Amino acid sequence: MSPRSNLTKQTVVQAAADLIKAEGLEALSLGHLAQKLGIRTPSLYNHVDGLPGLMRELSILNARNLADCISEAAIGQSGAEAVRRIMQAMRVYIKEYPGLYLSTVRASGTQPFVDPELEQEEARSVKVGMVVMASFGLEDGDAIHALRASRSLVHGFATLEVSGGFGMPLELDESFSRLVDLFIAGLEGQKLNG
Amino acid sequence: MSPRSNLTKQTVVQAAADLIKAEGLEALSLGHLAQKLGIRTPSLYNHVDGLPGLMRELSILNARNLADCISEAAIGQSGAEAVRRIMQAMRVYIKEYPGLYLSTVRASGTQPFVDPELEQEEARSVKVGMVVMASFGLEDGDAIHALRASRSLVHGFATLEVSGGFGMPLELDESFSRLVDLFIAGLEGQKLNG
DNA sequence: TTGACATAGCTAATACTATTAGTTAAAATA
DNA sequence: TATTTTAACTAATAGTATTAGCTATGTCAA
Repeated sequence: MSPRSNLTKQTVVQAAADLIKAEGLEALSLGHLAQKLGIRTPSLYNHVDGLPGLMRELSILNARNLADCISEAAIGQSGAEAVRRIMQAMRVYIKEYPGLYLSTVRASGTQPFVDPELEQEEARSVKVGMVVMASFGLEDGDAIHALRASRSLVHGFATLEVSGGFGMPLELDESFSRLVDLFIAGLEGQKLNG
Repeated sequence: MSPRSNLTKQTVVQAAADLIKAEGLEALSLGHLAQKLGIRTPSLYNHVDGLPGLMRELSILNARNLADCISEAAIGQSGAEAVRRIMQAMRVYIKEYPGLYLSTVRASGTQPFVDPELEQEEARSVKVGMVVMASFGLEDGDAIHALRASRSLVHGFATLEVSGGFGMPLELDESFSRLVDLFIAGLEGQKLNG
């Protein structure tokens, strides 16, 4: 299908993700990436649509990995324990791939356009979340609000954590654990009220 | 004190913040900033220490503005109402200055160094937070964990909000309001248990 | 008032970005 | 075997940040 090529879009995007993981988001440039792949910079344009296209692909990769991570954490779990495991899994994921995860935050703010492929991967996570909320006794609007809350909570804690936002890194596990427990207790209360 | 100069470090940094607010974080470059100030690019180096230095100053400005914002919101308030007002004020601030606020997230992750001036401004916010938590009946460790939780919560929700992280922008005020209420209810419960 | 000094802003130059245009050669296919 | 496709290339351009060194102006002391 292609002359002289072991390279595919996936290879290139994964190499970019590896570069970010190894050397940080700041170290990502087309020149650096091309060097890692053993080709010249302009050749990258045969696989991705420039730097914006690469960032877009990275967002999709991140969303897919995150969805996989969430799905796996939810296997065989329901209710409070499912919520607990998913939130912990998300935090671990963000701490393991901080550059890749953070690259998606500013990117989406820039583009007002909706990427169908990105949306599809994100929908996978939402679907799992909605099922878990249902197992918790929450439906429709209540479930959506609860899902947004849980996402805000993990996203906020983990991004502050990896960007050094908390002054001292003391007892961060305890802080997170309390936060999750507080959230779950809140959901329990909501269930009783409904 | 200085020849031919109306410009000071504060002027330059504020101009950068204005530029970010008007045209977005991506539009910030030394060339663009110099143009806005009516000088040539290299002249900026007389006021800030290159782009990294400018970003550092922006972080400090953001921390100061945020601390002012939080302090003002807390005036004459205590307990649950203080928490509610501060969290709302933080969300409003982040939505009003998303570029400036987000610029500080990735920056701090890059630098493992602690900036004393930045730390001082952040300490102002923490101090207000600790006083509020005390008025809530929380001290020491409990207060710190609660403070981290509230910060994660607002930071997470607001950054997802401004970067388009929530699929549809429907009923975001309701989502936030529920989240804050859930958090406050959790604190109340903690108070009863202690 | 005058001279020395300090320095904000300047020009020039360099290295590193991303990106486009056009060429070449290798693989796939007819 | 001839044709087509296309990945990777070279060359060139525009936009980054940054440094070195110069100039002219304001400040301050004699």
